[in-house]
Amino acid sequence: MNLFSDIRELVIASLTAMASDGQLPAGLDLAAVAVEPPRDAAHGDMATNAAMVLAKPAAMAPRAIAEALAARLMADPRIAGADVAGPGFLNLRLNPGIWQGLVRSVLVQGTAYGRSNLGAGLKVNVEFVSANPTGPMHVGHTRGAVFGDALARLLAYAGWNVTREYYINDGGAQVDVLARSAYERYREACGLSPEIREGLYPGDYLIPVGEALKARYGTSLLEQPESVWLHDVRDFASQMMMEEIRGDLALLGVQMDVYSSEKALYGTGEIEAAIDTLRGMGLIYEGVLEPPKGKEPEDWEPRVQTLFRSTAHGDDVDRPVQKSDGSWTYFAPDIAYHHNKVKRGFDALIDIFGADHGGYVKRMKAAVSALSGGRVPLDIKLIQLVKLFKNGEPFKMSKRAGTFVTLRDVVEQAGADVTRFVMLTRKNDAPLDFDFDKVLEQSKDNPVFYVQYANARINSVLRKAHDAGIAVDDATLAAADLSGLTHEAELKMAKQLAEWPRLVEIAARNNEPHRVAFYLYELASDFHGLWNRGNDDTALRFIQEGETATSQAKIALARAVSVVICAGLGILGVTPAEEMR
RNA sequence: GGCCCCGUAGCUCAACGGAUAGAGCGUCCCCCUCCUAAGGGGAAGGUUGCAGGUUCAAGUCCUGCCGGGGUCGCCA
Repeated sequence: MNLFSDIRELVIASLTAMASDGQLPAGLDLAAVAVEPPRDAAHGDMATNAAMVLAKPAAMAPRAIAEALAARLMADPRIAGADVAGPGFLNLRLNPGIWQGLVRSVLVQGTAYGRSNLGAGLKVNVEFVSANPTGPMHVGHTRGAVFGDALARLLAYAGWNVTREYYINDGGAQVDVLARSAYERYREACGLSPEIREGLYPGDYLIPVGEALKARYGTSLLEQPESVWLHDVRDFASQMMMEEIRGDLALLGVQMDVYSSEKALYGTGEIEAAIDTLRGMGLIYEGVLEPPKGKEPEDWEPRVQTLFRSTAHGDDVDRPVQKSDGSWTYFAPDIAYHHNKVKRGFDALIDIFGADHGGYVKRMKAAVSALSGGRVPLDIKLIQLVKLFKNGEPFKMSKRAGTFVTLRDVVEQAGADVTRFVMLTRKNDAPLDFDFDKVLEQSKDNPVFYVQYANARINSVLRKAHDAGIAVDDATLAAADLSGLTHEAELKMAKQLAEWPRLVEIAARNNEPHRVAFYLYELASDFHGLWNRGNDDTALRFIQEGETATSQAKIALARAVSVVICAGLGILGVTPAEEMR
């Protein structure tokens, strides 16, 4: 149930009727007609821009359209008022019974209230995290993981068929470095002193890998040349790192549906096939790239490389897929990987990258555009940096990794729920400050607490009512007589609930889960306001002594707020708090 | 130099192309014999970096500047 789309349908139907009655020209495009909440509640409950949008194509005065439309709309029992205002807005007031019905509807549908069919069951692939299997996840990965998971939940809620996917970058030189680093830890486990040379990974997290290698191979790898052990140690270590990463993700409550391996693409012909497909389109050629303008590297030498004509699909320069020695660049297997996703039948692809991969966006979009014939859209969300603070001071220490703060450090200190919520209180492309003290603070400048507190208060009311002998189960509340919910403050609360389904669609359309977090903050704010009005005006308290039916109506409203908070927190992957003590 | 992101109140940030640009913090005033005051109400605070353009309507879209960050062929 989405009141805004219901009323928009009514507006569209009325406009269509006006066209067939000759009040409007036939064949007008109504796509731009919107029904939205007005900025100022004094204007009414909803506003439509229909008259302004149609004035020019209809060659009519906006007021004339608006007035005729108003007359039509007034015939509908849901509409209590329709006034032309401003430059041609039509402000609508709805029958109060609508809001009471909305509260009932929330209770009947539970957290499914707000679900949408916007996605129409289309298959979307959300690729996120995709951290190299060379160590534990750090803070930057954490934000990407939370964002990707929340986006996946949001899209599922809005009607998409979602696959969460992790692309394991285990095909490049970095896993060889991992193997060499692990080998030194293996030597250490064998009683020798490790040589952590420049360029190797120094973190303590490889010590258990070295020990595991010793348990598996004994001392048989000692004194062997790298060519003998590299392959096995690489596989062994990267598998252990992936186990570690899966564990880290589990700490956050993130579950992937599919893990795809870069390495597995090699030797299968998939990379060659993807490049050949592009070649067949005339998009692969041998050429020499221009040096970057204005900042030519010292050692720049023109060299012939195999290039992808990404400029044919919106990129600024063509991009190499092969190094001069003939081996693939990172881009080549990534093309094959995205080709694979297209071939698996996804209707849309979403990649979540770190902001340092911004330069990679256009070429990846170009590749997908070419390989899918423009059929499959690829949206790439760049996740900006997280700056850590403690007591307002920058915070950099890590217990385990030495050089970076791990996901585990963050979750152990802040908890998964707080970490997730806070990471979603900024747009993905804005930097985020994460202060370990602030996020655990119990006050209203901490949005996590503020939202949880609202829900805890509602649960407190439910407990008290139950203790007072008032039935407050959802079925009873949904069947209660809600006609007493007429106070302006109560209706305002209900109106905020009405925006939830609309908010879900906006957030899903833009791939912006942070909107859910902001909405929940506003919803909580309205609830705290209503709660406090009960301090001054006892008629606004949820529990009315000795008046079971009245209490149930008011508690139904509170419970509906809780339902929507739970639905929203569910999208963020945060557990609702029953109480705050 | 090219490309990408950002620029909104003193600070941190919102705003699906819609009306008088909103919150929190900080400052000032006020509200607990009463469901959790861990909260709420009010005041003050703005030329949305600058200049053009498109539009009935621009913080939002386009162009050009300014400032900050990122990135730019054998790293992934």
